[in-house]
Amino acid sequence: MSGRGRVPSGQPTIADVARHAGVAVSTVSYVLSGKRAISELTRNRVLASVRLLGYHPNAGARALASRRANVIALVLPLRSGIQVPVVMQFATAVVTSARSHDHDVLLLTSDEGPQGLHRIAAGALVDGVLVMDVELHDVRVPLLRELGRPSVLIGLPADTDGLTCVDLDFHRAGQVCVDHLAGLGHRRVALLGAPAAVYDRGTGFAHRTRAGVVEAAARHGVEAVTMPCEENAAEVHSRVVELFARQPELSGLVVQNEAAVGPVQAALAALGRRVPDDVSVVAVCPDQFAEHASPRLTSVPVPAEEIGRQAVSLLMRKLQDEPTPQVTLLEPRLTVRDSTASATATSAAYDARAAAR
Amino acid sequence: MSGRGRVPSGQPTIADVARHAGVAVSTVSYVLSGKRAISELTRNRVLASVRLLGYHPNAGARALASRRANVIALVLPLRSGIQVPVVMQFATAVVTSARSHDHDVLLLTSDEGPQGLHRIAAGALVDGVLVMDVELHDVRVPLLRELGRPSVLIGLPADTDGLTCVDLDFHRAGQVCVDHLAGLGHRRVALLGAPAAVYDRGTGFAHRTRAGVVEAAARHGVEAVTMPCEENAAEVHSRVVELFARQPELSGLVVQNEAAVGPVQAALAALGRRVPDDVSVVAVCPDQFAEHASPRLTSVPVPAEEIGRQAVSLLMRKLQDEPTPQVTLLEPRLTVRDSTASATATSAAYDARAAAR
DNA sequence: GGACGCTGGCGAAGCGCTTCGACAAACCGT
DNA sequence: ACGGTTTGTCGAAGCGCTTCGCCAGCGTCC
Repeated sequence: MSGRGRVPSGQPTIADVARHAGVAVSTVSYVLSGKRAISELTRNRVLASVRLLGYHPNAGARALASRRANVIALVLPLRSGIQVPVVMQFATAVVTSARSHDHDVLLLTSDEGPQGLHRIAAGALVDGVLVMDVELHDVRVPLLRELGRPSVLIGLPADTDGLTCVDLDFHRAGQVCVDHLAGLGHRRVALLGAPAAVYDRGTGFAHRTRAGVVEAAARHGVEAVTMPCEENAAEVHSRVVELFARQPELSGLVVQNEAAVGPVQAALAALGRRVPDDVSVVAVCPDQFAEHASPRLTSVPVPAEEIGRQAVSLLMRKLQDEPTPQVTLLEPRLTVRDSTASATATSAAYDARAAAR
Repeated sequence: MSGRGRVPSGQPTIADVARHAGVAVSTVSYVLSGKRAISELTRNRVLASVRLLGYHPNAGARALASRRANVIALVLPLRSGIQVPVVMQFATAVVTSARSHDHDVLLLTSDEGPQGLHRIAAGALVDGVLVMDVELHDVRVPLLRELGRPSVLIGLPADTDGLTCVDLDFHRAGQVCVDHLAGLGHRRVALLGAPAAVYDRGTGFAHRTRAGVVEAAARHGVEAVTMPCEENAAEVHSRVVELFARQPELSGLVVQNEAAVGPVQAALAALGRRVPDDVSVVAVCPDQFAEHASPRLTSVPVPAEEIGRQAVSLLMRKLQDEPTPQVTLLEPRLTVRDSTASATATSAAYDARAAAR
């Protein structure tokens, strides 16, 4: 009789489809995967049955048989102090483009650490791994090298050997900001950067931006001071004060800290420095922030979407054993808005007003 | 010879472990799952082999055989205009607590829509679904009801019949804010709420907070005006101006819009209204924001972590066919910081200064 | 007109795991 | 001393899918 029968799952299986269409199971499989030629006639019969029965292949079975889960892991830095909106944009872009490659996304947090990566990869839950917020000397990098699964890093570790990395070219971004300011005639500029912890942690983008700023400043013969900056209003205020104490004639400011953008504007206002009349501000931050500020900020946006897409597409390529470049750096573009102005036209504005008081 | 052999995967299988430990495959399985009694001796031998070989069960095979993927789906609202940091906190909490229940998290975006939910569920990729940012009349709700997989909603739709929902009690939160202000003697208060689009969309928390504010104000005999508010600085500023135009003696402000918190403070400062001397401000926002503002804000935090944990734990309970309450509302707690003060002590401060000018 | 190559389709062998029933062996009460 | 439990282990049957090898039927080419 029934013997040891288990309860059927309820969902139609490929066998149901095959029976309904009057073909073999393998035929259904080939219709669905397109891996062998199937006559128009048969294909249509099968597809009709699929639709009629509402068939969806069982992911586990498929993964088991094909040795591909069609899932990629996304390791997000869910620690605090991180630029949350950018991360979110990444995540969205990654999910969306993974779907367009017929893959789903498994979310991992950094704090499960290497353990998690190993578990996931060894258990064949995912075919590949996307790691965000990579540090210069990231503990996960050696692990990724010997993981036995393709991986793509978002961010640049010190040693990219044997890896695939994507990121905005933050070095160029720093340069571009200073180029813009210098082009407007500003001779004293400053970088208000990420929180000190981010530099200490050895996060690549912060260091690279700073280097770019410093280098471009030197090239233009412009004085540059750089300073880390925490993300609360009070701290931002005192940093700005400190900046002007160290460099009273400062007229160009690069801000790379989206959380600080608002407070910086408030602090400048409080100090009686008008933007862009007295000081020009360039931000490295998502466009959304730059647009919503007032005045709207000249900015170099972090193209989170595009980086996410690139990362996924590189990973897909690796999944098919195609070769990929070791490092992909996206060219930054600077969008001019209302927070930067020529220095010559207004250079003495603040001093004049100050003297008048 | 080799016949039709495929390449072995490289990873050790349960059979390798069994062989190495000198037991049957099923014994290894029972050791690992704990579903049958196994002698201390055998268990240890097996576990030793597991560690030695670095065995990790194959997720696909496990899912296929056990009909449980040990994965839950998290549907995030990755559209814009959403309170990003809160979402992120949710996600973290969900991932972390899912892991503590031995589950992983698959990330879905709302914009794949009902399609995505269906695909995931029908394909047995996930055992259950967590949906965030549920609207009052959410299109996904009917789908969830007939999905055939357990689900938990974060947020409250209009009709919760047959569902399991968790959320902060925003109605109470609104009340609590007004209670606090009224207790301090403020007689005219205002709610600066979410962007108009959020109300229009029928998002529960916005409406519920407003209702709570209005109700508590009525109870206290306090005048209340409520106003939606976009998230950019300029808009916030004009809203604040408008507020004081409509209600010149306004002395208590409830802000439910984390992105507006900073700008609100800036706007008040710009208008010469000091916090808390002239106007008390209560925010409904993550603690982190409230702490970083200056002055630090009295606030009702959205306990994203706890909601996330609760949601996961409810889902786990459903996965085991245990009954769950239809609606779980978390009690808001108000944290008093530096942005609220007694109205009586300072009520006329602003007017006095204004008159003096 | 027989050897040949294509096309389109079928059958069956797994993929690695869980779980059910069977069954020795050890333990119990009487 | 003997039936009845309990405890610990094993073997084997799938879970639903992919993929390999095979073959029937047909048109082709000397």
